[in-house]
Amino acid sequence: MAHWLMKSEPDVFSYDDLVRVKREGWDGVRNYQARNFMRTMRKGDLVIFYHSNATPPGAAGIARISGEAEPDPTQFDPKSKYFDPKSSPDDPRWDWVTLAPKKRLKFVSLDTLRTIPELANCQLLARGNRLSVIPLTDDEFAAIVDAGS
DNA sequence: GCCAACGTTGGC
DNA sequence: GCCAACGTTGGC
Repeated sequence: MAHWLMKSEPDVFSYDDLVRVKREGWDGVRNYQARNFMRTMRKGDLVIFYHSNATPPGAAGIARISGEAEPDPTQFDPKSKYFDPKSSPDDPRWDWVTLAPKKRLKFVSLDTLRTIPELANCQLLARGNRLSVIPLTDDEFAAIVDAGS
């Protein structure tokens, strides 16, 4: 089983929102590297749900992949902010995965994440990191869960 | 294929 | 609101 970290802006969609709706298609990913990671996700993979652009930013909970990659419908919707005129249903460019809540964490702020030795090489903490879907090693995942338990 | 311009992300 | 970092676009 693989582990991941996925970012969401809590003003738009928070971990509490995921708990409330129970399942959510992860729409709006428009970055090829992030898309390619999502395509390798398998049902049951666990995900650190990270709040970005927040005060403070940090890890809010654990989610589970409940649906594997399939075309993100928002790319075909001209009214969506994620509409991509260059994509077509015959040859979809963007995928989403479906997430379900697994377990809330005691919030682990970015400041705290930076102090965790296991995360020293984690892409999340790399300078200039902007990737919204990040693979985690088993150790990295476990260290974040420990910090939030 | 290069690279400048531009848009977006995300911490602060 | 600012700004550094980075991805994408488009002219050449």
